[in-house]
Amino acid sequence: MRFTAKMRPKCSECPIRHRAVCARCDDSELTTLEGIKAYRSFAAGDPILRRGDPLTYVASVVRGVATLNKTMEDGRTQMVGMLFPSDFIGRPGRAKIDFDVVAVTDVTLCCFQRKPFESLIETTPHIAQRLLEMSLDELDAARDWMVLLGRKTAREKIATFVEMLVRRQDIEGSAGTDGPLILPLTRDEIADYIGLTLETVSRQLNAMKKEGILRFTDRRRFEIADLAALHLATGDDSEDTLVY
Amino acid sequence: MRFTAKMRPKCSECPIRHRAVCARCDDSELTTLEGIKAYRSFAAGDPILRRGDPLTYVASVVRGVATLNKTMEDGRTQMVGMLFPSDFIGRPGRAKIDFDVVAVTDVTLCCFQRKPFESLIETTPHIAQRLLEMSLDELDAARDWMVLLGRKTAREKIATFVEMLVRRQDIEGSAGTDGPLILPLTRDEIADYIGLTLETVSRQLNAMKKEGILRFTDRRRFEIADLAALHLATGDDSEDTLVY
DNA sequence: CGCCGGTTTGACATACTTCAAGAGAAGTGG
DNA sequence: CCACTTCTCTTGAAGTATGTCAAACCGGCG
Repeated sequence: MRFTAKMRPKCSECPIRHRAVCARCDDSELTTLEGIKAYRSFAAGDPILRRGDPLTYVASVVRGVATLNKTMEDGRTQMVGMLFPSDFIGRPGRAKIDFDVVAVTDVTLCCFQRKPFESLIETTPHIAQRLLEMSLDELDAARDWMVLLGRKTAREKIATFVEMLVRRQDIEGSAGTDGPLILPLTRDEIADYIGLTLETVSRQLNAMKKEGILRFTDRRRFEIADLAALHLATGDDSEDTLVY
Repeated sequence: MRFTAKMRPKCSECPIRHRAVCARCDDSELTTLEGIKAYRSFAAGDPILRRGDPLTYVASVVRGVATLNKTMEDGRTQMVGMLFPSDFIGRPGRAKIDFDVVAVTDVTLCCFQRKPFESLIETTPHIAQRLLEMSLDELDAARDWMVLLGRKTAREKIATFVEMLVRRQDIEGSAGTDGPLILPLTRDEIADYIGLTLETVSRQLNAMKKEGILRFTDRRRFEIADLAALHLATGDDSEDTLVY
């Protein structure tokens, strides 16, 4: 678990300033946060937190992509979340988490010691409110994913996954807007996220390529050639995406 | 959407007093809540809230069981949650929900108008904190369910579902402790919860009956004849249940 | 150049679904 | 209280989407 020297960049210049837990904080609250925060970096593939480990800090993802993984005794694994910049890691009020957090690309975190952060929550309603809002958003996302896992076909799963990627990468601008999209996950990891095998993922991805829905420049880079067809393939209501 | 005259029983005598959103409230806060609350009853089968409806109130389940359902355009449905007494319905800060809430047994709710409740959250940290805690618990549960939906076999799904029922019904005491357990859901509804068809649910349930793990007195009432075997069939770590 | 992780592709296996028929319970109305 | 409908559940037989196993391919990197 390698990490760089602990730096404290100015919150005011932070790229996730307006979307992270601290989104609603005023200047004085930011100053308090700046006092207890520290950046940490992880290389692609590094574990960030392990299931059952004592949770000493909570954090915001500043850069990169991390995943939340649950593994059964016999090795079957299910990814239960992907974290993009501005997403929050850790659970105030509990000392352990029940899944592994892994950096799938190079990741930079903005970390807060758990204890001081917890007392901050009690005294700073702006943080508590934002955290509640973010948790409820995650809950909504988790429930959408339950529909995917329980009821969608392999093709619909892939289409939904790709559409989610587009939405999140667009918002982040994390990959240079409008350039080719990037698959941050291997076929195997995608399979673990949508409840399939890597072979089925590969076949469906190539099927969509042949149908002219996706255009790959490389095994990891691609563009959406036909956004309407992609959405149609998700099985979701046409309105669903427009709600936000 | 039928409901009885709006009564306001004393919070101090409320059966869910110590587990609901109001768990941490002091006497004066309870008094405020008593001012804006109203009981409503729903008969088994009644819709409580419909997807997309404007959300005028939020509520705690006082009695009975409700389910959260998502339905795709072609009719496939996935249940994304079961609500037992003390569970919370509705989302402060947003006017709509993205699923249907249905009473599967007779249900009594303790309702609060959304607007006054939202301002209460801002002024009453005890409520905001408890709500955050409950949301995070739900998120944990949703993630566990994602493992079930994405990676477990039909048999493991059934076993996990039954074990969950036991745990929740035990805690509630909602069905007279130690009496026979009750399936609040039809085979069809169970299927929608665990991502199977009703036929597969029926077959697996009868298989467990033949193996002597479950003992049915009736199609809806049963006892756990072999708790260890049940847990073994869930596919979960042996420690998992003891963590709480 | 040759290994090596990730990926593709094919052939085959199977858990679960689908379709279909019938059996119990549980209401409902005469 | 007894037909009659209706709903839920059970059980069987057949079909299929996806998993499993295995081999070959490809692009990067030492």
